[in-house]
Amino acid sequence: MSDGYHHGNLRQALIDAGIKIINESGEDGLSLRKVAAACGVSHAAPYAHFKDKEKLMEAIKASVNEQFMDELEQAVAEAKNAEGAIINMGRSYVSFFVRNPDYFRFLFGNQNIIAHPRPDKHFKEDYPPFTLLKDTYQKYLKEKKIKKKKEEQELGVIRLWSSAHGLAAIACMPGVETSFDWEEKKIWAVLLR
Amino acid sequence: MSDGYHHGNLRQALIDAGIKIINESGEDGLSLRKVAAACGVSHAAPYAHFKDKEKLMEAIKASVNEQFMDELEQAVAEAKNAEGAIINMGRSYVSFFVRNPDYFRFLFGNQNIIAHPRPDKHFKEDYPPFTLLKDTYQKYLKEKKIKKKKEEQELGVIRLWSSAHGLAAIACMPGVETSFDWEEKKIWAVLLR
DNA sequence: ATAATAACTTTACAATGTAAAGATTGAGAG
DNA sequence: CTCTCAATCTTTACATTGTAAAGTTATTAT
Repeated sequence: MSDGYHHGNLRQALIDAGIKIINESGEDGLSLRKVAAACGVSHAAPYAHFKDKEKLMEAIKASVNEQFMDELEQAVAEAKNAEGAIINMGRSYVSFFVRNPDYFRFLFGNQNIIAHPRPDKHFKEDYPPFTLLKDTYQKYLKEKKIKKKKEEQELGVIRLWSSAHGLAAIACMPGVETSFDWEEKKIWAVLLR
Repeated sequence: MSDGYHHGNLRQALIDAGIKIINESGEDGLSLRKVAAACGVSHAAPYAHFKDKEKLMEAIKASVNEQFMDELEQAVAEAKNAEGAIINMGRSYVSFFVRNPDYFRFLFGNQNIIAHPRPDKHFKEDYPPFTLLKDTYQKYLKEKKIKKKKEEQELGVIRLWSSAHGLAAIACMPGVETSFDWEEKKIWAVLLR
């Protein structure tokens, strides 16, 4: 199975090895050849499964994004109501990347800012975590019986999202230390009006 | 002067060439050798001025950061009062990176998230744009005669900053299109309570 | 069983960062 | 003015990387 010419499931093994390398030495430590070596195959073997390095990266990013999405969904599930869900999401957003700062740089760092390629689609329609926030926000508005124009709603979601994203970006910068707790509930509550 | 062995001012020429390349083909198109070639010198010449590629990158980032800081300062200068200054800063923050999306990825993309190395210092004390916002926010509080505890003040600044940063991050993602105007005044006004 | 195809290896090459050693120039000391 | 020297730049060399091409092996279909 895993000896000789046919690896068994090289595709997944490459993705897993890639994630491991990123955890250990960041995206810089990740090369096609190292990933291949970590799987015990020759440096050209990945080309049977991925067109080029970029495609492998995308697969790895998709995998990390799934893990990210899982945590957000859990954060929503653990909340009693929609308001709590939003606050939990924000805290999870920051927490996830504070725990895995390399992931933040990997997902949002370079050219392929979002893992899933969607050059011709709207960001807001296509990125699952954003959709989750959008839906949760709608529930929150209904829950609190708040009426908003469509534009105002969109603005509200973007404000929440960008705050979470911006906080995460700052919180997982190397060398950042503040007396402030990035998961503090207050910071999220304010954003809900 | 610029012919033969002594270039004249290679150090600055390398930085300028680096910025130009980033504008044309992003950070990926930037290699030490290309920068050197653009200056008409051999590929090893930069090592007389920069210890390694990373040091050159830092110099380029510092230069871009100065340009960024200039725009922010101008935004503040053009405002009538502190409240307007904060809103102008936010709009400028997003606007600058929407106009130069490659700069965003370059400055905040990879490992050296902030150009100036400051591994052992607090982010909030060290990054000039942040300091500018902090000071302007203090003026705003005085202007409006709002009393806040130290912690609350810090929270307010971080909220403003992370919103601007997060909005910029989203706005300059490739493929992002929303009906929303990223510089809309409303989005900033809300963050001021 | 044989042919076709997918998965992998080997070999090769161009681009890159960097080290080491040599060449050239300008500036200051005598 | 000449000599020396240090700064600047070139040349050469090498390891790492992404990728292409051709060959090898194992699986699958007929």
